[in-house]
Amino acid sequence: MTISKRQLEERELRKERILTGALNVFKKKGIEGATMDEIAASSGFGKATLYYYFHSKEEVFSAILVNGWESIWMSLEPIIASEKSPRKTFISILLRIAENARSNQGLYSFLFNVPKLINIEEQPWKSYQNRLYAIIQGLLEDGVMAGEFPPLDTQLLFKAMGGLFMGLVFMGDRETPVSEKEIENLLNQLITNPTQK
Amino acid sequence: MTISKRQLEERELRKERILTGALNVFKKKGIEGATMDEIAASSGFGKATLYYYFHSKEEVFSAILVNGWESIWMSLEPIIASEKSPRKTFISILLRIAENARSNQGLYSFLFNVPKLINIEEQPWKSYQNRLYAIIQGLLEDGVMAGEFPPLDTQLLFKAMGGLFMGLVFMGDRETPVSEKEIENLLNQLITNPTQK
DNA sequence: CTAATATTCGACTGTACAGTCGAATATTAA
DNA sequence: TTAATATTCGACTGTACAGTCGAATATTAG
Repeated sequence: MTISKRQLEERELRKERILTGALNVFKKKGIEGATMDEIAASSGFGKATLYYYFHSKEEVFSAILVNGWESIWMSLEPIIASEKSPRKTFISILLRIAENARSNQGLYSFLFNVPKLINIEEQPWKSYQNRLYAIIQGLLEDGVMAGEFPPLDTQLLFKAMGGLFMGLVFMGDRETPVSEKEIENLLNQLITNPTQK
Repeated sequence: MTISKRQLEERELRKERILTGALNVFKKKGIEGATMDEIAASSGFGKATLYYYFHSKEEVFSAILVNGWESIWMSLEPIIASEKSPRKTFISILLRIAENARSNQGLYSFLFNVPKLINIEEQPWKSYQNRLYAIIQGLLEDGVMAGEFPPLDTQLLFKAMGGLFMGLVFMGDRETPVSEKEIENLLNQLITNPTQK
């Protein structure tokens, strides 16, 4: 009378189904505009069933983010582990995120834009985000020290690069997404390597 | 029995009062989180009075944006009119916006972040925004042509600069706002003038 | 003063929506 | 098979909130 492995897996699958439906509704209506009834319809379950799998709308929402950040993290880990120069690692990270973002537009713009919309403290996904930001900050610091980036305040550089990247990847028309090649060019043009001058 | 000038002015003042109150609530609670009851309380009127001056919450909201964009526009017009080089004009515009933003944090982050939160077509303030964006885009084009900016796709450059700027001015802790000096430095470092090389 | 008009308001109404309930069905273990 | 457990659901409940109503008060013009 224990729960079989298959049962657990199917449960996870159903959860995924709900999350996918939810993400679609969030994309279309925004977070506040999305209703549990719609999410239910969009994922093919009755509303009460959603509450069988998740305690609240908040939890659905949070699960999307945790999943998303976990997957970002997994895709970045090898890049971070490979001990290249700060500059190369930095650019690789941005490119990888951009690549992910392009193949999964909805999820990624959700992941990166949500912090502005929500401000409930201590979300579990926050720690992933912080870890990523800390690493990037660290790369910038090391890079400036090694003379691979222009000698600027890294806090500033971080904000600037963060904004720039968001702008490139998430701003404007979805029809003409920015290619990795373009991002790479731009970064190399803008963040000129001082030692190469 | 006509409406006296003073009466009209006082009406405007009361509208301002309401708008200020509303902005404070929006800042604290976000747009969706703000209620008309709170806005009423925060501006010192009864709720029904708000509806004497504005038709809907939407209209209050919209009035803030129109006011805001009008004031941005007025502060930028002289800069645009003074026929300096594209590069100088571009940087002056950014600096002016940053300056405004710092002296009126709440309003400006509202102005620039709202487009992400709302998507009702044909808002009157949209035309201001578009005009500004068109001008910046034009400056970038002229600047690239004149060799004052690195030779990059201006669409890209626009997105990148837009994002970068947003990042600098609006991201992160409010305690340590970025100074104009810093922004200027950064822009000059990053968007290296090719002809100066 | 009086009457017209402008302003103010709290109480009320209607609606949208998160979350619950209790019952129905499906699945599993014995 | 039976009984326990897992899953599903639409109808219902409670609440929060935008917007309205009608009456009260204040201001102005004559």
